[in-house]
Amino acid sequence: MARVRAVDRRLFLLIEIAARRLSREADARLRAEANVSASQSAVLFLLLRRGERRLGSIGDMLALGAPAVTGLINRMEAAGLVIKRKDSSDKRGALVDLTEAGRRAAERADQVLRGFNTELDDKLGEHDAAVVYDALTRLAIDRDE
Amino acid sequence: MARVRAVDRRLFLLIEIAARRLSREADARLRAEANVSASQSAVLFLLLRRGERRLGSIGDMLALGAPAVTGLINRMEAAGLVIKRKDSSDKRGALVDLTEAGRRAAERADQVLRGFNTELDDKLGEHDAAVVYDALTRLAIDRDE
DNA sequence: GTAAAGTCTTTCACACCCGAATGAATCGCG
DNA sequence: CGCGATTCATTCGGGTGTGAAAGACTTTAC
Repeated sequence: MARVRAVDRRLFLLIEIAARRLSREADARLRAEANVSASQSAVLFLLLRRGERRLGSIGDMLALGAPAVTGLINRMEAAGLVIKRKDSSDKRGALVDLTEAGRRAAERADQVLRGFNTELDDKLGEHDAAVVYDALTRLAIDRDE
Repeated sequence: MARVRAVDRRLFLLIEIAARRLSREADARLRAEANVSASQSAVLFLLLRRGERRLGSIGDMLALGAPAVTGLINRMEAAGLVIKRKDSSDKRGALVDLTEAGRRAAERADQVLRGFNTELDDKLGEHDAAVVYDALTRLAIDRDE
């Protein structure tokens, strides 16, 4: 059912395929056990650890464009996970923070993803997991930071 | 503008972010220089190297669900890149093959992605690139193959 | 002080992906 | 042979992403 090598030896295409498979699996678990999507969980973790933030800041950290963040946050607000309020010091912007329900969902999602990532680490082994983590970080970082 | 480490040390989230950044860059180059999307180019390469295939086979190789393949192929057919014909030996299925325009687009896209992947390999170094390639292959392969 | 430039978010139109349900054709077992 | 299970593709509804353009606000520069 899965022949990854079949396509091509090109790293970029492989990353796409791997990301798609992992996302599908993670998303299914997160929806079943924490009632949130994979994209939503990334936002929840960010807010849980760093506190309320502007929409643009969320986009920077997750590598999402502004329209993607707007939509994602709107759906999360409708689901009661976050609240959005005007930034009184800069009326262009809006600040997003967790609701109490959002905090609980973040903690459930954290359990789920912690388990999932442990499985991935086990599958790769300590050395490879470290190399992959470091390599993807280098690839993901903007050249002009 | 890019703080990858900021989010979390979880491998899954990092792969998502890296894939998003790389996709955006690759897609922009492919659209500019070969007039195809990144998703379309994956199909073009597959057909170029392996010849005509069923829709389901394309989905298996690229880790796409059936509805995704239907939509992708329909858009590619409308763009004149592929043709779809009924499989005479099994009338449930359809076979997809490149048109002449599709073959030319595949070759242009190959040039673009070859350059892009070379950049990625250079950024990672030979050893890390090999480890990442192998590790992602293991992650992407189904457990029950 | 005000005009121009820049920043932040939203809206728009669209590509792309999913799970679930559906329809069509084939397979396989009795 | 025949009918139930399976397989292949599509449709449906909806989440998630993009670039381009617009609107609101702030900053900068004169």
